Amino acid sequence: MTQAPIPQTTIQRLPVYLRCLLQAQSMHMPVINSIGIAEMAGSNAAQVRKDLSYLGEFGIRGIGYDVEDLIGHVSRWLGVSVSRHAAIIGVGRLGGALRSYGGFEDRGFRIVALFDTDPEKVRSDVGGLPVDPIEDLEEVIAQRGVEVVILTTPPEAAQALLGRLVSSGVKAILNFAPVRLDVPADVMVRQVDLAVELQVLSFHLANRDEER
Amino acid sequence: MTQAPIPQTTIQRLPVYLRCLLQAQSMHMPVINSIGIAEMAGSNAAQVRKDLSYLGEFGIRGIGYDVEDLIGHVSRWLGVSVSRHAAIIGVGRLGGALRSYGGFEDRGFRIVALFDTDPEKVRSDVGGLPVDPIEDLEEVIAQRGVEVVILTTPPEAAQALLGRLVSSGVKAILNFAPVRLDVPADVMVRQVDLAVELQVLSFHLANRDEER
DNA sequence: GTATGTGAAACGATTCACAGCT
DNA sequence: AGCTGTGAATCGTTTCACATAC
Repeated sequence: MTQAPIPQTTIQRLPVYLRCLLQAQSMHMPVINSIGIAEMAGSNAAQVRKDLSYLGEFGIRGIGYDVEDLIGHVSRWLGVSVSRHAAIIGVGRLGGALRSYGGFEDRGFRIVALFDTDPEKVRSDVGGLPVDPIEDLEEVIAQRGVEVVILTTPPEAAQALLGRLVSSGVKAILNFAPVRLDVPADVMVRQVDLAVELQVLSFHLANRDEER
Repeated sequence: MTQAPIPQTTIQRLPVYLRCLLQAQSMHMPVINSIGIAEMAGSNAAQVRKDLSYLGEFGIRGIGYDVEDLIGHVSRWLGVSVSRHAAIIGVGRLGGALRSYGGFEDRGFRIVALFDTDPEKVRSDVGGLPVDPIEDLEEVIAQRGVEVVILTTPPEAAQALLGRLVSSGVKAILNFAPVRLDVPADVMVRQVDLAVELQVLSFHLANRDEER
């Protein structure tokens, strides 16, 4: 059934399935079944089938899923069948690393703009992409069709810029600054906090014994 | 009650609460209530109280929580009251950026080793920390008491190194490589896949209308 | 009066198990 | 025979609402 609300958890697994399917494709597998996807994705077969069933009925009973076909469907649902334009705000070390990280272009995103407040950084970057001053934010976002913003500024700057991003019509933000950004309901923020991830690991180290 | 299994979801929120508490402390607030924590953390009061109640009874009814005191308790549960030693494997752009990211030292982690396969990179790094060759992995991990490994290598290298890490006694891995690492039950992996995060955002852009 | 701590209710996600299709 | 698609059962998490303590 196409008309059903797709669980948040399913949405988060779809990109993983897509990566596995692309890998299967590169291995020239014409067909894959739910067990195969589950093994590659570190999930289980029932979960994979249920997740995919939210998108539609793409499988062939007794056989499995056509790899090529399923890649098309999942990509379309994820909105990455055409490349989306992204901007990085904050060209420090992390921002710079992300800019030259090849993994985005392959997976549906093109970095089309870089911003920084530091006037010294406002110059041509390694990848031939100029670093624009933060003053030009609205203009550049509109001109280059930026849909997703990757924030790698210090926390205060992230908070301060938020209003301008929202009124520029940006609806998707990937935030690396360790602050909660509160945004209107139609804007989505995904938070990546590396210290949080490490602390979760640390919790398990600290409580290994008591766990069962 | 101290003797209860702490939900996974609670564990993931504790680091966020800790960050908020530290911020409250830096603002010289002696006491904070669950509503205050919830607002800073982007959660809700009932959730905060339930989460904290898994760790013990730290609040004062009618008043709230002593900030200093609660920081101590949460830090202890997270195992970050003493600094933990971490290593970064793969000193490419991302690894390099993480190495110089100040946010770790403040929040309970010290980077004590860097590794790379590239013999050209095996030299002294910006922070005065030498890049060790991957051959010395086991030795350096043991000598410097590395508990957490941050993997920023290409996917194939991550998979290949896993066995050596596990047999070196590493029990916590933060993996940036877009592969599922499968590890023994007593080893914990946290996966950070930036393309996955972007694709989740993209899903919402693509399905904004149908969502409710 | 005010805010915590917590059973109980409501909600959402996962797993089970099998009918239905190839 | 084999594997998908899916209701139903199970499990875990969140939210509610209030007794309890200050």
